[in-house]
Amino acid sequence: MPKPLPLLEDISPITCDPLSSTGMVSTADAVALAVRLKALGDPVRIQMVSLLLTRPELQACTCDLAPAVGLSEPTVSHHLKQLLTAGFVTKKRVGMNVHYRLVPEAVQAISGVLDIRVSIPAGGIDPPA
Amino acid sequence: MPKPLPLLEDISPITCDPLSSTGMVSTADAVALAVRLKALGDPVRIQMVSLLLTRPELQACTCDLAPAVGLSEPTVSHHLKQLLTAGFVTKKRVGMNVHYRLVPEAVQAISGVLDIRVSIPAGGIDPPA
DNA sequence: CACGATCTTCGACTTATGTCGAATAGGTGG
DNA sequence: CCACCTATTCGACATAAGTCGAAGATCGTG
Repeated sequence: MPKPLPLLEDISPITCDPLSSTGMVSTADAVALAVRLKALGDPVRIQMVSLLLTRPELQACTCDLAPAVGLSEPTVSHHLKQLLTAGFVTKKRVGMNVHYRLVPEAVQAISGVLDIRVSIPAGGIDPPA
Repeated sequence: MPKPLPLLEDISPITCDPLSSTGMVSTADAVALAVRLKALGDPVRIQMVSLLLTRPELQACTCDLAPAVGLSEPTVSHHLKQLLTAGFVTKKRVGMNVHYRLVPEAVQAISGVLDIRVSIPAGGIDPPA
């Protein structure tokens, strides 16, 4: 039985320490990070994030994204919801359209957590000598 | 029908440009990145990576990891294989044990790709004024 | 060689996920 | 108000994924 990943209660950019610093990560932090990584762990969603990054205002509507990724609008809406509930985009109605806007800080925060800078323990671990 | 993510043919740390630089990411790069993010998108695997980071040699065997994450050894083996096929760990037999060793460059590479530094387009996008 | 320890593979099971078409909701404009 | 456009929700479906116990593979030791 797969461990069901919970919905994030806190949608803001993740704020836990880099993986390498705190020794062992807490279970809560592991879940918080995993949920976000899983949300990004799909080619379609990566492409959507990438596309949003090309926009000057970092935003686009569903009807723009659907043809760009070659999928139906319901499917795109589904993916956008994944990104939304993981805190990577925000949504805003503008007339008939819904503008999804990237939250670059959320992506940047993931980069920060994954920015492990291995502390070479007096002798090095990389040189196997 | 879910798009089946392919097995990575190239296990080395990802080498594509940061998401923000190249305009739109290619489909191949999107897949390569998504596969790796998906491999990290599980609390158990995050904890295992975290645990490996606490080890001076960045390595541990299955029998160490299983009790640490509170799962059966087959399950831990399954997760290790996920990390292995995504290039985040290497395996090596040492007597009766199998040492899984973290590949920190692989994690660091993900951090680099996700390190988006939004180019403020002459007027700023963050201040909504 | 036979036994014990470690690890992986193999089913099996349950739940999650990606995808679509059809139906519904929300908004604009004649 | 009605037609139209956009977006989401709803079923439905096929496949992927996490978990375990049992069985098999690999190695070291007596």
